[in-house]
Amino acid sequence: MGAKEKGFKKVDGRGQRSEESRGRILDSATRIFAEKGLDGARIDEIAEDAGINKRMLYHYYGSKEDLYGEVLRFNYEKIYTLSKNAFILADDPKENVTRAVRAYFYFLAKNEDFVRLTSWEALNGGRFAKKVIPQFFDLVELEFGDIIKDGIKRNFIRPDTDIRQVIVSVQALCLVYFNRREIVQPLWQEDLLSEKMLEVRLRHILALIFDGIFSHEEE
Amino acid sequence: MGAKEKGFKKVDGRGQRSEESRGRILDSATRIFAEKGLDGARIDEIAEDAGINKRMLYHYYGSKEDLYGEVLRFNYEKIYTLSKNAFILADDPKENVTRAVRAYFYFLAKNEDFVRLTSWEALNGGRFAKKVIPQFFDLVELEFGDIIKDGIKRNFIRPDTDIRQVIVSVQALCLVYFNRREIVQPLWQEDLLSEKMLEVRLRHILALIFDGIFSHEEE
DNA sequence: TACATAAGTAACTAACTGGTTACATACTTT
DNA sequence: AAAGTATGTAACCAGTTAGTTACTTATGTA
Repeated sequence: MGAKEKGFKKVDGRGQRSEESRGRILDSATRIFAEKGLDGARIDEIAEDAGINKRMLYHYYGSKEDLYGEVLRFNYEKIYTLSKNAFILADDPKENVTRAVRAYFYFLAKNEDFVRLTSWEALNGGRFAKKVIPQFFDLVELEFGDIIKDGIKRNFIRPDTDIRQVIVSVQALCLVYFNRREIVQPLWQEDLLSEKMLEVRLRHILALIFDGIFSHEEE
Repeated sequence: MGAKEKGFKKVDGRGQRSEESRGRILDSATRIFAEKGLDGARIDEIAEDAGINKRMLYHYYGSKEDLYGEVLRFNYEKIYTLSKNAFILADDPKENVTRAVRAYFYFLAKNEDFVRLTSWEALNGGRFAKKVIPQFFDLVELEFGDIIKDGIKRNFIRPDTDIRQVIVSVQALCLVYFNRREIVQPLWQEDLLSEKMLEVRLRHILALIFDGIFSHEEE
């Protein structure tokens, strides 16, 4: 028997093509579900965009809703990875908050699909997200909460800070900038997604947060 | 020729029933479009909910999209009225900001349909809102901007404040609380819409804004 | 009463859409 | 080569949905 593995997962020509097809479907579905939502998206459009037959799409993913669920899981995994890497408890609380907010903000900036998917989900009452991704859902919030708690313990953040409110506010300040971008854009001159404007927005957010929750004793 | 007006708009039995039917359709459409979005809503469901025949719905509103447009106009008019009444330039800048933010926040709290309609619209890139309501769209923002400008003029608000950023942030801090309520709710114990929790949230928002943009000279 | 018009109903249609089936073609293993 | 399986295609189906039509019933006016 040759050097190749055999058995469960084949890595031969067919298997590769299969994996590639699954991946292409997921990419197309992410884009189209993000753009049009669960109701607005059309399976035929996703299949055509992925360059694959509808028969195969159903073969791999079962149903429209199941595919939508996979798209959610796939995209929530991204932010889960992010939070694992960027939500670190180092020594300087201000640095901790800055790093976490910056990472979250730029993640959203670079993942418009994620922003839109979560927005559709919010309007759906998180129906599908709750089913498919029970674990990722609040993990980001918990980890960020730890950063705030640590800041309080070290007397850098006001002890009366309502952590849950702060978490919602950070989410709000980051999300809405991208969420309502298309509505805000025509009223502004600059491109809201340019590096300069992104940095302006981020600094504004950080200033708002810090002067709101940080103790001013040391100033 | 009796005392009654005659001609263009009759106010007789038929006309009244007509107006009432139009109103009922608009109410039902508001509720159902808000709940399910343009794609998710069904004309048949709206007609049935309004207790009216589909034929009449098309008679009054022409098409699904036109009805959706009317729903948007109808609901944006509400917030336009609000901004006219609550965005006042009185003497105390802190009071001005507080009054405006409080009015906006409680308007959202009491008009969940409005929150959801604008959220669907944001995901649609404001396509329909732009067509139907060119005037209301940024009016609220402009009037709030004047309040901030006045505060700067009177040295209560930092002169380097980026007004547009603040407006986006205020919107964000108010909107997201309601927008993501269904996702946040299961993680919290209290009812997010209880009077107590609404007040907690509002105070948090005001604290964040003030300590972020107000000059601290006077303290 | 006769007439015009507004308000209403139910059945229908043409297009769409999620999902399926019957059938064909590769490729791997034995 | 034979057999089995993964991959692919196109036509099809049943249910849904926005929008229409032919027809009926009220109501105010002359």
